[in-house]
Amino acid sequence: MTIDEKIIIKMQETLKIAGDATRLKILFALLDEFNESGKEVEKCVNDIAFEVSASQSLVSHQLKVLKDSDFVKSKKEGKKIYYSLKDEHVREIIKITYEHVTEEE
Amino acid sequence: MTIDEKIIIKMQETLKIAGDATRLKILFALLDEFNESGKEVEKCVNDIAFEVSASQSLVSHQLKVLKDSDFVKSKKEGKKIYYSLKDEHVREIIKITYEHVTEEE
DNA sequence: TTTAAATATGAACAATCATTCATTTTTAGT
DNA sequence: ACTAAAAATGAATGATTGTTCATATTTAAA
Repeated sequence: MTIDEKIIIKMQETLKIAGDATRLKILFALLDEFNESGKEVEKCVNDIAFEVSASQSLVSHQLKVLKDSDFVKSKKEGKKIYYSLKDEHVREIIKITYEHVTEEE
Repeated sequence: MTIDEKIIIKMQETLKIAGDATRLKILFALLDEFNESGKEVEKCVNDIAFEVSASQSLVSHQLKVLKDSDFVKSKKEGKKIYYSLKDEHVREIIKITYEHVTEEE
């Protein structure tokens, strides 16, 4: 095999992070393609928690996971912390997986 | 959120399957983009096991997982069973994740 | 300097899952 | 029929991880 072990590990980490229902819901909540505007979506923890029907604690935990793995970034503003998607690859991975599971055959 | 829960679950399953180092190695072994020819790659269990440096049992277990989740298909020929990638989406998911982790910034 | 809002943190638990080992099934050759 | 090759199976185990609960931190307002 010509693929470096380190690349495999990185890919595995990335895909494993995305492979969780709670985290996917959070990512969808931040995904602009599924919102009216084409603008970047920024949401605070509580709003995300409400939107994905999960506890504040769980969402906070998972946002940390998503941030550590560069899926999202955060911006502090007063008491609130706004999260948004970090880069284009995240959108692509989600979009293609979405197509993968929604296309009938 | 406008996304159906069932789609989330399907996406989660797909991504979780891909998020494992052994399975990724197997998929890479079957990925034609990284071989000389542009032809479809078909390999039997033992050859895959040797190539990814894993036991026959482990590879067989994981090939079952990959087959159940429609990542690969198989073809029987005599004593051997040849595995290959199932569809284009698998290639795309792997390719984009590969780009994601190899692009420096 | 209390009080409340927003978020993060850490421990604990249950459940999932990757891997190994031993064994079994299937097929082909002798 | 016997033997060997190729692959699958199932039980067992150890490690990882998603979730909850209770608590801590940070910030702003009163």
